[in-house]
Amino acid sequence: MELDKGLISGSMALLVMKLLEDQDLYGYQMIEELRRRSDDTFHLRAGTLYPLLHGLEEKGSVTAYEQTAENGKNRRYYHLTKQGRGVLAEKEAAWNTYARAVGQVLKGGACLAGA
Amino acid sequence: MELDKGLISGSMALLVMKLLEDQDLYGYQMIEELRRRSDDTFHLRAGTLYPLLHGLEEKGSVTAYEQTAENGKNRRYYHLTKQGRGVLAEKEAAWNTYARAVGQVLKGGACLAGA
DNA sequence: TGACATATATAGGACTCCGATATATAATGT
DNA sequence: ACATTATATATCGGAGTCCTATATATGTCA
Repeated sequence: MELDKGLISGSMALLVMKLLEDQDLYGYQMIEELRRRSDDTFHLRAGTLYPLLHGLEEKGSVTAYEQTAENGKNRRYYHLTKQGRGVLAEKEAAWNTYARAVGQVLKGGACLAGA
Repeated sequence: MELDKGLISGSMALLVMKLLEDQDLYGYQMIEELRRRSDDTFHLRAGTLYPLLHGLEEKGSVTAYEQTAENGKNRRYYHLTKQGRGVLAEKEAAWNTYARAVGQVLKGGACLAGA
């Protein structure tokens, strides 16, 4: 099945923030973690992720800090702020509303005359 | 709750085609019908719908025909073609896949170590 | 040494959707 | 009679989102 990328447009921020709910992660980690959690459905691209993270940082939803991993390499970790958690909660609620509404339309409302 | 329009980006074509599955409709009717079926969640704009319909027509997913209603007014009705029904089926399957995957991520995969 | 994975980043472009605007007719209000 | 609102179709410009392509640097494996 062809991947219709437009379908989930706008929900990348939601998904990324959700990943950061439990723990701080660096960019590359998020790409892999999202792929794993979605059973290989979401293939978040680096060219999408990094500008997205920079945007979230500007808005104050995440903060970034450099940290040296065990192997001595610098990784840029991202942390979900308290404000970011509020945004995440809103986005989750919005997603649920929309997903429910789409489901309702797809279920086939039929009976146009009922209006 | 603020309407995060980006969330359902790309699914407008799916929703509109779904409306045409049961019966031919004209543009304005689709706007109202979608609003009704989604319990007032989706407010499809005229500036979104008409270009979308023209695009679907170009691709051969719908055909259009003028028809005079009982009140003597000309309405531009749209009909979902056989090819369009195929596209609709694919889009529905894609939506279900993505909605399921988002749900899985939101459920909280946690356990990063499992990777 | 050359290919590939890890890791971060930007630029340019495609696509989707919205707001504004235009046009025309019908219904409704005052 | 005149104004407003609803019906109905249509286009344009712009904002936002995401992708591809590209750049850079390191590490690993053959």
